[in-house]
Amino acid sequence: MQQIISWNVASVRARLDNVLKLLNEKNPDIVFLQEIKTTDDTFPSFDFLTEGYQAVINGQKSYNGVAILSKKPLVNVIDELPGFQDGEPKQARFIQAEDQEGTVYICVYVPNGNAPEKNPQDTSKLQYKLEWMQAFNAYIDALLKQGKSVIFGGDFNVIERDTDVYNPDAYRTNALMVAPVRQRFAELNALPVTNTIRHFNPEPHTYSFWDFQMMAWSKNWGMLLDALFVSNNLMPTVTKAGVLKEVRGWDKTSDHAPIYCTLNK
DNA sequence: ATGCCCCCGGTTCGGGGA
Repeated sequence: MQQIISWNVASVRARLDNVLKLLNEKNPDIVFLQEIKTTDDTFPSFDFLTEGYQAVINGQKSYNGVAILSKKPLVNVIDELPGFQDGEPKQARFIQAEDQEGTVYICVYVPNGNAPEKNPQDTSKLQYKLEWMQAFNAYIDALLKQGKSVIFGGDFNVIERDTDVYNPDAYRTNALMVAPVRQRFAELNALPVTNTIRHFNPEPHTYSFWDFQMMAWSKNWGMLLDALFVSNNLMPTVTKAGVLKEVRGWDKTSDHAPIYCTLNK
């Protein structure tokens, strides 16, 4: 039995107590963290070691940042998306590691892509998102063609279907939902991989994010933005997957709920 | 149409999130 959890924590230091509580309650083997919002040297590695988890980190000051926690040893860490020409400063949105059996784990924080509020004409962020997604798809495709077993997940910042959001008409022009973004995500899904969250939770209005604003949580104004994929060779071993919705109700928690999948291997 | 809320860095506000 192996359980993998993915969580956009919106600052790992501000949510440390909640992350530790999640580890204690769910006892996952692997945890993908996004938006840790801290550099490697200020990441609370010791707190996780005390709980029995090693951490591999791709940190960044203030923004972005991803990490993988693991009970078993991880090797061959890659901390940038291969084939993607990043700007300056580099944005920490990708981390990969392998276990000793050669299974590849990838944790991602896909760019949001929305223009800054003060300059709504600026489409450079959307362009960056599209290029990032294209490079990611090409990289996953290459790994699969090498015959790798791959488990990858995180915050994809895509509203894949209208039924993945409380009010789709309010988001038609949003970078979470515009056609080219959905197209890139469709291309990822067309590879021999399965989004276990979708597979085991096909019912509409399954959400993983509720905005801090607008009292979104209490009104269930949510979105499904997070996903956990496995390469199809692993699918026969996956027994369940879903959203740990109750965590969104915890005190001082993230605006995302964790998602999980369980493998019988 | 805008802001709500929340974090970070650095200072009492701006940037970023989605």
